[in-house]
Formats: sequence, C-alpha cells, structure tokens
Amino acid sequence: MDVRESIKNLIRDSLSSLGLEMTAEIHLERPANVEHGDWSTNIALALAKKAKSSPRDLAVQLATALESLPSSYVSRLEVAGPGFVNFYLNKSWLYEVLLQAVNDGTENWARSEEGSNKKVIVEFVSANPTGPLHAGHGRGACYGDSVARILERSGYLVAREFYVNDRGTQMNLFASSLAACTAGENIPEDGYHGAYIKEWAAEIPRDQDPLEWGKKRALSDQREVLRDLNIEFDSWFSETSLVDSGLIEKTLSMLAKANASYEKDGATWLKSTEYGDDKDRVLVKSDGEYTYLLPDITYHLDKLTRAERLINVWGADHHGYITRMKAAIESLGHEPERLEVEVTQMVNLQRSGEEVKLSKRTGDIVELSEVVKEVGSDAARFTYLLQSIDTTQTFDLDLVSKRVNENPIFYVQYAYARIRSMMKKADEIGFTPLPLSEVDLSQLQHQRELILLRALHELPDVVERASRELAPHQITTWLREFAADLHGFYHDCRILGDDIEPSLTQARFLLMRGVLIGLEIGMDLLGVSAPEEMWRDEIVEEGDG
RNA sequence: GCCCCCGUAGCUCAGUCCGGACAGAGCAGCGGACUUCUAUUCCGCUGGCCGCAGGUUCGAAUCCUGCCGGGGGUGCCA
Repeated sequence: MDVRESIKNLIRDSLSSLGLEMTAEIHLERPANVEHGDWSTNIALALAKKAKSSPRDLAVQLATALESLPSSYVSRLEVAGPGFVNFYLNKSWLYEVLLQAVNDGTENWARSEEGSNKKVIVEFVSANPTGPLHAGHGRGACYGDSVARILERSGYLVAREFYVNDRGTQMNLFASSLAACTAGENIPEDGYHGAYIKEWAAEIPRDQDPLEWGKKRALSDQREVLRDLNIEFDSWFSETSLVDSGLIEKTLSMLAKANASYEKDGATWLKSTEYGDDKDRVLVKSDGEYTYLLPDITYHLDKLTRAERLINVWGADHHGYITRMKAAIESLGHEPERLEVEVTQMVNLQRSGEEVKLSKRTGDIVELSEVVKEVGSDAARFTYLLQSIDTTQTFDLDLVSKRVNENPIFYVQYAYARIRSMMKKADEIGFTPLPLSEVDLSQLQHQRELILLRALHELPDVVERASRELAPHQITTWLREFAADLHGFYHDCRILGDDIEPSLTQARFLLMRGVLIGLEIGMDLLGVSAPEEMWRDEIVEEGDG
C-alpha cells in the first residue's frame, strides 16, 4: 500500500474514534517546507466548524488519537500553524520508493492504469498541405506528441492523427500559385507568396498536376521535419477521402434530419447559435462548394466512432471554432465533452532580439525546419514544452542555441550523462552491484540522498497530473528540479572510491539506478533524448556553429 | 461590442485545476567552491504592495465581480 493511503487510513480511524463523520476527502500534501514534516493534513481546519471546535484544538485531539494507533511509517507528529497536523516519517517509505522504481524499471515505473485502455485520438498539427511548417506549428507538434506520450503512460490507447486539408479554396490557391510561378506569370493577389513557392515550382515535372504534386511535396516536407523532431503520426487523415466516401453528404443529411441546419440565401447553414455561437455558420456556400466546416464536422463524427476521447490541439487563431464544432457534435446527439480542444497560444520567434514574423501568407516565414536545424531537436522540443501552452511564448533562437548555460535542456541531459559516466567508470574498475535485496538502503541518510528519493516519489503523481491537465510542462518542471537534486547530490556525495564504505557505494549506486529511471521516463515523456555522455568542447562547437 | 489567453523578482517562467503555514526556480548581477565518478556543476547574497479595486473565507497569487494593460479571434478563407 502506498504510504499516503496508509496515513489516510490512520486519519480516518482517528477521526471516527473522535466521533467525527468524514464529510470531506482527506487531503494529504507534501509541505513546501521540509521542516513541516514529510506529509501534512489540513483536515482539522476543514472540519473545525462542523466539530464546533477551534481548528487548533481539533488538531491536537486528532494528533493524540493518531499517536495511539500503531504505524510502521510514522515516527513523530506535530500540530503546527493554524491547525495542520504534520507527519514525520521514518525513512523506510523512501527506501520502498527506490526499490519499487528499480524493480519496475523505466518501462513500468510511474505508469498507471488510469486510462483503462480507453481509446483517445490526439489530433495535432493538421496544417494545410500548402507549404512547410513554421515555427509556430512546432509548439503544437511538440505539445501534441508529448500529451500522447503522457496519456500512453497513463493507460490510454492513443492514436496520433494529422488531418490533411487537401481540398478546398486554400488548396486551389496553392496550386494556382505554383502553376503561375511555373508559367512565369504573377502569382494571384490572394495566392501564396512564400519563398518556397518559387523553389517548389522549379521542381515540378512538366506533366504533373500542380495540386497533386504540390500536396505531396508539402506533406513530405512536413513529415520530414516532424520526424526530425521525433514525432511520428499513426495516421494522416485526408479530407478528400471524406468526399470520395460520400460521408460528407451523409453528414449533411444527418444535420438536416436533426433539424440542425437550414437553407438561406442559397447556402446551407448550421444552427450553431442554438449552442451559444455568435452567429450561424455556413456549411455549403451558395456556389455549392463546402466550407472548411462541413468536412471538419464529418471528420469529427468519424473520429467519434473510433475513440472515446478526442483531443484536438489548435492554435490560438482557431479558438473561435470550438463553439461551432461542439455545436455540430451536440446537435447530432453526441456529448460535446468528448471533444477536448487544447489551444496553444502564439509563439513569438526572436533572433538577435528582433521579432520575426510567422505569416505563411506574406511569405516572411521562419520554417520549423530552420529552428530544428539551428537549435537541435532536443533543445527545440524542450523549449517548446518549457511552459504552459496558455502563455504566449517567446522563443529566442539565439538563447536556445548559442548560450548553452542558459538552456535547461543541457542541464537535464547533463545530469543523466553524469550518472552514465559514473556507471561506466564503475564498470571499468570492476564494481559489481549487489542484488537488490542485499543492498543496505539505510546507508542513505544524507540530505542530498533523501531529497532525491522524495523527488523520485513525486514522479507518478506528476505524470498523473500532467495527464489530467494535459500539461507536459509539469514534466518539464519536475525534470528540471530533479536534475538539480541530482547535481547537488553529485557534488556532495561520492559513489565510488577507496575511502567510501562498500555498503554505501552499493546503496548510492542503487540510488543512481533509480534516478536514471526517473530521468529516462521524464525525458521520454517530453520526447527528448538521454545522452550517454556530454562533453564541453562538443557543446561549445555546436553553440558557436 | 462579443469570445479566448496572459499580467507573479531586472528578464524568462512555475505555482491558479482542487484556497492553507514566511510566494518558488532559471537567467542576469555580486561573492565563494575543482589533486576526486565530467566545474555544462555546486554553495551563498541581492532582488516581489503575485496588474488594480472590491467580495467570499478562520485563511486568497489561487474562488467571485468590476476595472486597467498586452496578445489573439470575431468571413459564404483555412
């Protein structure tokens, strides 16, 4: 049983011995300050009013009752502040954490069954196949992939999906831009003017259709940079396929039958205002062409047949579509909650302190591939996942590439490399780790060691939270702190050496195995690599280059 | 006008979901620590009316309301 459950049970028993009904969930938290114990509960504060007692008095009563109960964990109790009861535990619970982590290994530690194999489709990027991905797409790409990894570790069956808008107005404009360029004519005013158009136009073989060729060109370009970022999609869902299969027409008749649409001014409209939208939205234009919305609704209906949860990652410029998409889903009898739209705020790219515009249509773009090439895949991913998607991000290429000492990814990777390096050394000098059961973990008494164990214990909670909140930056934050804990330990505590007690070497080596597992899991969830070694010269060259 | 996001240290950001004990970290600045398994490290100091004003609460950075400031959206474009 987890130490937390054990303590909660103690509290529950104590409260009932005091004749108090449990009305609230018992809240156990890790105090921010270590002087406040290993665990703390505010239950006395929460129940004081009901118990017609002062929080402080109630806390004292609770503590007294707790002390009369036997526990293998609790060594000391304390009533503090306005009425907190603080638990000071003996260290066995921390040693259990280490054993558990090492027993489970990277594959299984901090994994949960919370998702109980529910199917979830994470749809992200879904950029139009009309050009390369730009730096802004990188954020959604890294976020979506990391969310998928976190959900997988939380017991979901995850599919990564890319919706390809391979038909419609934008696609036609793209094709005509390419065609115009090939023919040496001016690109239409509302066409695509990016520098890549000229390059691509020059590549088109004479007998090829610009639209089909351009689509393939764009998709392969996008796929390549995503692969560089360590992102692989399970499926690329083509909008055209929805037309071919007749599903779009089917959606249209379903909406009509549900009385969710109507005809006006020669167009077909969705009654989205009935679900809180500002205005009704056009599904079929008066010229008979579909708007983007209708195929998109069809696509979402299809996804609903394939998964229980749909998670979409959209850029901030699409937030207005959430209401209409949910309106469509709900009007056809589905629960709108099954669609969760995560909106990523803008990325402002800087280089030499100068703002760089992202617009694909002005042609003044910084492509994602440039970013990856300049700062590297790991640094790019880590940087994109450094903060909550709710905040506008300033991605400074100079900072992330040149000034490595300001770049947290190296700090974390270096922590990993240091342990690897120590283990290599251990191997060279013929060190043999004892079997788990023979290692005397009570050797681990140093503050640095205990801090590491506490941090390791947090990881499953952090993963659970990241999964619940769809927030990879929780992992990033933990990883940075955990790496700091490791560096502190590494500085103060030697592992190998003639002057170190062999039993202490064994215990610390085991500790390092546990830390390695924690780092590997964290880095895997972010999709960054865990390097065996890192050398200064190498980095300096990379930073200057 | 309406909708979404943000406003916490000089800078970049955690913490806000689910209210608790003196508000944290990195970078920048200042000062220290390498005969050791990697100093890309470590330790210390400096630095905050948590945008403003009310409200709820024993208790608010966190919840509610209203403002102010910044960004984005608001097409029979995607």
